[in-house]
Amino acid sequence: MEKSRRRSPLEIKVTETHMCSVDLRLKILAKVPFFQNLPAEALVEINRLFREIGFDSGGYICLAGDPAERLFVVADGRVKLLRHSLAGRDILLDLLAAGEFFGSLSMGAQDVYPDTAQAQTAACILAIGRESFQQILERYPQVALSVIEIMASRLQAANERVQQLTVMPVEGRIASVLLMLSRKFGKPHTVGRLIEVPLSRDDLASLAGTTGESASRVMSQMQKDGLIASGRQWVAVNDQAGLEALARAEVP
Amino acid sequence: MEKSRRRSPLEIKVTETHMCSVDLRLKILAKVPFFQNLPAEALVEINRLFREIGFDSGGYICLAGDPAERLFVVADGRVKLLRHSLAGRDILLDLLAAGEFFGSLSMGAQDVYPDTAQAQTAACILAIGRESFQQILERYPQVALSVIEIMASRLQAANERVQQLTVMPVEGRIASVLLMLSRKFGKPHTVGRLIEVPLSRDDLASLAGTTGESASRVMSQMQKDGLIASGRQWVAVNDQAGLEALARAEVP
DNA sequence: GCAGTTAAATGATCTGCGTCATGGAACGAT
DNA sequence: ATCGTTCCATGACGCAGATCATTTAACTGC
Repeated sequence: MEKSRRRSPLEIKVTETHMCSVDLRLKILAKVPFFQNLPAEALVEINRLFREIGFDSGGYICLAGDPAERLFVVADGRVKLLRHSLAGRDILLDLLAAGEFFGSLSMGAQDVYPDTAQAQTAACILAIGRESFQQILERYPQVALSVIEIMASRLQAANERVQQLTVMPVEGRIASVLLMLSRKFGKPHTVGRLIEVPLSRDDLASLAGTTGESASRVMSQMQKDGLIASGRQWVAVNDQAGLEALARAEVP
Repeated sequence: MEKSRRRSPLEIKVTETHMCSVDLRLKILAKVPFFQNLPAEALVEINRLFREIGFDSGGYICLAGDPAERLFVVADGRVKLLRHSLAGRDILLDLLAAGEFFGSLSMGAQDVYPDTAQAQTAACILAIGRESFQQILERYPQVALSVIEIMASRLQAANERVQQLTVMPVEGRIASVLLMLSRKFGKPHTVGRLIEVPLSRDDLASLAGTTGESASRVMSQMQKDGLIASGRQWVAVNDQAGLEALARAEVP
């Protein structure tokens, strides 16, 4: 067994008031799943409808409960989607990478954002007005079909999580969360498959529906068993099959 | 305090091999949220694409894991959307009323149904092929917009549930479930606002992410406090404000 | 470098609720 | 009615994991 805590292998960009270059925007938009099959000139036009906003790490992009008038696309950085509870205990719903969207999809004019979005790293966000996006949906039906597809897979993921919270013990849920993060944010690295998002034990706990202490205990054990490597604000997966075995275990 | 158990005020239709009349189908389709704003002749045409299937109570409409080739609309009856776990422990994701849809929305040809659908009462179901539905979406963009809207609200509901499972105690979760059911299936009745679905304690427990025994205990207490009335396979809400107070309580 | 701050590990304790077990009440069928 | 089945209520018990508290390690800014 090796030393448990070490220096972070995560390289965090410190770009202040993070902005992406004008031509980068087109490249980003072209990579957004639901704009993928559009002709180039449509993209150029759509690009004009987006406004670009930079956020420092920790900055709030939108707040749950605020009137929902825009839809956002992550151009660069990581965005945390979360929900506040009355007792101040926040729960993390999702982590978004470049190309993913959030914010207002519904056309009801009186709607509010259901969740808060917070920049987890410095981030560049593209924003579009609710009605502009609706025009795009009407003009390009294939975009609407893609959006439906994405919503369906998000709904499925949410239901999966409901199931996990109901039938799996903490260890299994943490394992599932780590596997999901590894799939989405993992990059090969000397320490293992490094999850390229700075995440505290509390963040992971919130994703798994438990407490920071429990997450810490479980992850210490995983580290001892050689399943993962981790330190302050970083995790890497070393034994995917091992984690999958834990993620399959149920409570009874 | 009154006697705790009584005869069921629920009237359950016993229509065998439940089918809905041909002209009823049009009325049903017109009430489906995403077909609501379509011209009459479009509805007639769409109606032709649907096939009608009757199910006895308890019958399986589709099974999680089967190749997903159709989309279903509930014409009459109640449908239970659920997920099996490896250990045999099922969890209830949703209860659907007439006008709601389920099944395959995604266009990927190789997809499978993510959840099982089971008739909770005798039910009449309208089914349409995956590709036929996609043609409708392409032909009538407004339908696609409605579908997006519905998916967004379902996703929000699922996220709400994740939050509840994380921060609320059993009592609060049962209260939330009862309120939700009362909103969706409640009808005024002498015993209170009666939830017009036959639901066992285990069903309610599964919706709240707990066990039948815990649900039973909590509901006994609620009954003593005059919040609800209930018996074998039925519940009625008597004090909505009281339940809402419980649904607001958190664990810390 | 050093001091101050924040995150992580880990131990000690306490409790909500899951599990197992039993008796009784409601319903369906004959 | 009566019987058998299913559903519900309720008690007893134990444990996973939340909570509280303390120490140690990693990062930040000066």
